[in-house]
Amino acid sequence: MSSRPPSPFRIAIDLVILTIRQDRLHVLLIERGKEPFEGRPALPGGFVRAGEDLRDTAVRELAEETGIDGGKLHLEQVRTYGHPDRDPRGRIASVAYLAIAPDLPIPVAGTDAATAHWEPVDNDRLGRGWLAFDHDVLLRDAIERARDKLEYSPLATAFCQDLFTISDLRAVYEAVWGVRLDPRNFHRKVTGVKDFVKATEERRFPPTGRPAILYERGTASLLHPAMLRPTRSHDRPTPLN
Amino acid sequence: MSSRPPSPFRIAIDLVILTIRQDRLHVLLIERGKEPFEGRPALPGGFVRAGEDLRDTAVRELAEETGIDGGKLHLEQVRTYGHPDRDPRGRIASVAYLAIAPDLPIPVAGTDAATAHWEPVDNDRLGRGWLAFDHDVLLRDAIERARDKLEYSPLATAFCQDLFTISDLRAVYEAVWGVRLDPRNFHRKVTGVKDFVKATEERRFPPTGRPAILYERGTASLLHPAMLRPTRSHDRPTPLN
DNA sequence: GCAAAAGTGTTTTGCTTACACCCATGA
DNA sequence: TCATGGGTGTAAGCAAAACACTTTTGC
Repeated sequence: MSSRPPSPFRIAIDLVILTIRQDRLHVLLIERGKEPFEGRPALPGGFVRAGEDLRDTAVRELAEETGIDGGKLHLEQVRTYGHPDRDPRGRIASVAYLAIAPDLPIPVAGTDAATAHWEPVDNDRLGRGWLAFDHDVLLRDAIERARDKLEYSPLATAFCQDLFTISDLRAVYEAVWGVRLDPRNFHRKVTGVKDFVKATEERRFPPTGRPAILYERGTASLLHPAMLRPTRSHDRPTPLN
Repeated sequence: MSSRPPSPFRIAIDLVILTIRQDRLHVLLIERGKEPFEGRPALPGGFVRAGEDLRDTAVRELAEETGIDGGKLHLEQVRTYGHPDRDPRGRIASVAYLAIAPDLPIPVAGTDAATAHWEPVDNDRLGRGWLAFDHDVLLRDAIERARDKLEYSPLATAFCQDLFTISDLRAVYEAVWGVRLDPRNFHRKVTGVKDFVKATEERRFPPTGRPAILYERGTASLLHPAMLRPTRSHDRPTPLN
């Protein structure tokens, strides 16, 4: 029946590693050291090897690029990009993975990653030939996934240290959504979601002001009720900046 | 730097084609005609050819298996499955696509598809070695995607003919979510969502009872407000049957 | 008129927003 | 005491759930 033969592929895993630094969303980029797109910023990634599961490749690349133990942080597949012309080196499909990291004192020094660095996500630059290959699209899709998941999953805590304040968590939502949220309503909302966060005995003392209770991650995998975004569409949320 | 070579792959597109028949969710399955898994039910699919985009493969397979013009119906990528042992024939990654079709008078006769048939989705059989390869997992993930998207997108209208009643639409939600919904609240909810459906001058006359207004698809790509599922988790929605 | 499906009105309840207000600390 | 960030109380608005009720057809 099927007349023409299957195309042989190589499969790359590309990583969208996000974190929050100075209250802004950042992505880990590398500068490409060789053609194609030499000198251009790109997402870190690499090819799937024989016998290796896709996720294992993602974990390995994460370790190579950032020194992070990928087993410990949030890592999820986003989608696959397979346009025949997307890579001039040949037929290469890329599976994008989204990784979320707290603002670690990262030894951003790996084997391949002499040039790895955190770059603030600039919504304007995004999507107009900023990154190599089709990585603009990969980045946009991954960020959109993160934005959605903040609503109904405890993903936001993956951006935080093991102990965090409600304000820390609010900074995550504000940075990823790019909106400003009412601290008082946010506080009550978060603490009202079943098993989202769990209070500890610890406190954090700000330079000035009342000390904040430190929380740890709760056991919920879905949030009830959800942390809905300030009305998407026709009502425009307060822009940040 | 990178020591070991990339693994060579073939990439298959597998289709989860869903429709509603007699108020139940059905999926299009084929019976495998050769090893591996000969005689077992499986999702229709095929390999990506040289120069072919992933989506183009999906559209081509859709036409071959069902005779449907894939350009016209809802088609979206779900995710990619690439475990090294998932296919005994070698290193094959599979990209799953979700297709939604109205209950067409389908000439389910294609080249490869002598054995294609609609099968009701049985939540119990799902996930316990029902389908060939890892297709149980593909099917489960695709259905979960469809369930989610009913909430915030007009996906449900893709299950309907060009003209449909609010009851038709409700039957879609009930079949996909597996719950029973209050017809009166559902009616007001749907007609209250901006640009979800648009009333026409047409009417449909049931065997008995008041005639129903026929609607067509609206222009909305996101629903405001969303059609939220009867409280997920701790509160259990009324099961169907 | 009766049965059956379509569609409307009304009440209660619960989440969200807006914002006034209190709390705990450093300087 | 003041400034500052943390946290609570409260009332208005909106949407959902429950359900009584009206409308429009075939027989």
